[in-house]
Amino acid sequence: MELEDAKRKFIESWGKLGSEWGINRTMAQVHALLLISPDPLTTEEIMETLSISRGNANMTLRDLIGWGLIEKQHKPGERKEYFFADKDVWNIAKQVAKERRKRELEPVIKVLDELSKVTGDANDPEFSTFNKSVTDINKLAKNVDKTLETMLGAEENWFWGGIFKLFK
Amino acid sequence: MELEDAKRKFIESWGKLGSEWGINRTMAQVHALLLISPDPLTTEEIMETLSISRGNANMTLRDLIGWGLIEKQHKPGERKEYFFADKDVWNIAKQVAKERRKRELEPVIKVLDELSKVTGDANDPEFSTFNKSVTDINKLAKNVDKTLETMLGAEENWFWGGIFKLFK
DNA sequence: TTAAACTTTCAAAACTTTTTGAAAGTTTAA
DNA sequence: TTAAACTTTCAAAAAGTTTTGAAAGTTTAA
Repeated sequence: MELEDAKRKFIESWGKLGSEWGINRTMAQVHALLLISPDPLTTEEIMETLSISRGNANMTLRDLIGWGLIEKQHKPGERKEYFFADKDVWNIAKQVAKERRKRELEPVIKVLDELSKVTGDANDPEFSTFNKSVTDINKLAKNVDKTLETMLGAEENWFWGGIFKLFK
Repeated sequence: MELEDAKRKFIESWGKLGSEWGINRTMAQVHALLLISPDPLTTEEIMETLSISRGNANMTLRDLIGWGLIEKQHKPGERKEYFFADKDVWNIAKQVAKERRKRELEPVIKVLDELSKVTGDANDPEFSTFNKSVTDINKLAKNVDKTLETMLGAEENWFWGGIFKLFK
């Protein structure tokens, strides 16, 4: 396969994966493009390469900055803004996990805590089934939360190294 | 909060979480409803409770069965089909992880393997940046895959217990 | 068989999300 | 100041996804 085809395929696949994970396609594609660019790119170049509008490019770049996945760069003597992606895969994974934890897991735990407090007659199957499911899910969510916290705080090498071999 | 309100809130929150994670809202809501129902429900009851159409209920129930999250049950002497959800939170998590691994991770690894094979001039920054990102992501994806495989094959209690305390 | 009871399908409609692009806003250099 | 170079906004349009509901299909009991 030619390099140019391979790049196109990478951008396309990354976009598809993104949309399956609740990240919009364009955002994932712009990220992919910057990941494989040796040099920072301008809005203009991104619009051109991916055939997207100025408005879309601008919004997407802002979102990616919000996710902590890309940064702006200024070249001395130039007015234009350049964008580049952090290329460290471990940082990317950490950043995404951190954001999703904050945006999705935390609000869910808040609701579950509230629902866990609902009281009722332990002999009423309606209540006891509800209560068991809610408290179980709450425990799971909190366990996931703690686990993420630990992993995010830990240093990189445990992941690439063999920690997971421990429970083979 | 009243039990009935709490149930409604649970269904609504579960639906919202689902849609953030690429699972459609109705599917997550039907699942939530069955999770907190002490007894199996008919299509009719589900349609009624969630105010959804017959077609929608039918498709959604089929999808949930495909995900391995609910099952059909037949009551002796009755024509109707009843549906119930596995209430074991660990099973649910395992099932979802297993399906997403199959549906999303595996195809991505396939593409990455293909893209890793692309050859080029190591002195060309275009090539070497592409190659580094692709091979790094491929390594990450494979590491996640292996980790999931291990976790899915392992027994439940390591999760609730303290395995993760190991790398605090 | 038949017909009642139930389930499935699918094209069209409703809804949601994303994208566009022109206009407004901002910054900079002279 | 001014105007050129650039960025941001946002309402409307397009694209994508989900839902509806009526019609077709299936199963069962008699």
